[in-house]
Amino acid sequence: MLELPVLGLLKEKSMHGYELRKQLGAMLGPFWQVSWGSLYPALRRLTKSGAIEKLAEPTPPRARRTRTNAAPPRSPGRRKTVYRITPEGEQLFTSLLEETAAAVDADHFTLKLAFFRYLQPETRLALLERRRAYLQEKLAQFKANIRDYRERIDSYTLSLQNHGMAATENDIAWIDELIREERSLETGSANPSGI
Amino acid sequence: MLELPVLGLLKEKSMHGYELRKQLGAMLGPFWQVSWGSLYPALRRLTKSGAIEKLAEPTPPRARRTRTNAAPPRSPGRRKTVYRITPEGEQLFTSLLEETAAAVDADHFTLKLAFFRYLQPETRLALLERRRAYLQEKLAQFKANIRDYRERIDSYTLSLQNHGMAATENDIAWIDELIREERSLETGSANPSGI
DNA sequence: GTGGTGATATATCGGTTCGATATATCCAGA
DNA sequence: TCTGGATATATCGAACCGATATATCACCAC
Repeated sequence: MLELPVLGLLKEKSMHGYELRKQLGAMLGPFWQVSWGSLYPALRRLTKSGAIEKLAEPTPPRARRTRTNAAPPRSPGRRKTVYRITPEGEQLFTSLLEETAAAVDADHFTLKLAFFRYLQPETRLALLERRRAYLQEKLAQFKANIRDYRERIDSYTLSLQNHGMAATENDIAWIDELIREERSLETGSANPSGI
Repeated sequence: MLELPVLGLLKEKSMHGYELRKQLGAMLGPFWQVSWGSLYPALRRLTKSGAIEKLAEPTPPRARRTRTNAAPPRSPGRRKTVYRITPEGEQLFTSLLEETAAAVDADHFTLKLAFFRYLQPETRLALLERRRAYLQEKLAQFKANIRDYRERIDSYTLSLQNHGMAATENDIAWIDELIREERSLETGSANPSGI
């Protein structure tokens, strides 16, 4: 899942893993910190698929190899491995970002929103509408759920459900705001003064 | 992580996995559906540790075993395996529920809240306060984050951060409400008319 | 300089979880 | 009777998390 944001960050500037993690943390907020166990495998996958490539890393100080022994298994330690996005990676980034099909849950939507500036306004609107429909669906499920179980659940669980509903309504209101801004941008530039 | 809610549900009524999943879904809301790949391993773990036990299941219609071949590897299919909580399980449930130490993130807190009725009022308050402090901390991180990165991030990412902050503030307000209700219950019963 | 401390940086491990899929049974109704 | 859909258990591979190991560097005290 980190494929998209990693490509998006490397698009702007080549970086090594550690910095990538810091930037991701800053982008996604304090609730969503990326773990090493997800970041480094993601970098491996992207490297293997050719979407990113390692830049020349400063040769490790020790362990210069002789002619007999092959390259030793890389040990950890502080040596920067800077990654750069490739043209294939740029293409992958775009296709990942543009697919309106899947990726409608909070995490995927958040990741896409962080790179909305790379999208056409109409694609942005399509993604926002899709997200809105998804949230509305969840809202209906909340209501059905509460309706069906109201008598059987205790007050704490009920409060949980109501808070979940309220939070979802807030999310929808936020999406609506984004949609409104998007539309005003659209008509404001492409079709000024509404004629 | 499913240990707590599984025990909590089985405490009320013995059930098989499928029904357990339905009940969990109803309890936790439409955003949090439990996957088979997490539920069945959790049931295995709990069974192995002695916290729950399988009740006599109706013998599978086919495949009655002869004296020579051992029990065949259980194949899937529709046969109910009803689980019942054991005294050890009851104890585990209580200790999992009462530990105020870890489990301060949204998921763990949610799971505990769903079984708050089994806790003493003062333990409930302690958990609520802890959750509140955690959210407040996150809020501070949001602010620091925005302060440090405001110039470098685009408007979509900024909106994301602001929405995250607002949502966190809403969560805090909700917790405050729960705390208020808890206190009023406390003083209302244990110390009536505030003397 | 030399030693210690904390931030930087990469890497891996075991356990857990997810998503999809396979298998099998029951039941309602065409 | 046949068939589709709900019920029910189970497993697989990939991905992910949290913790930990390893190593280097910058800095400051002494």
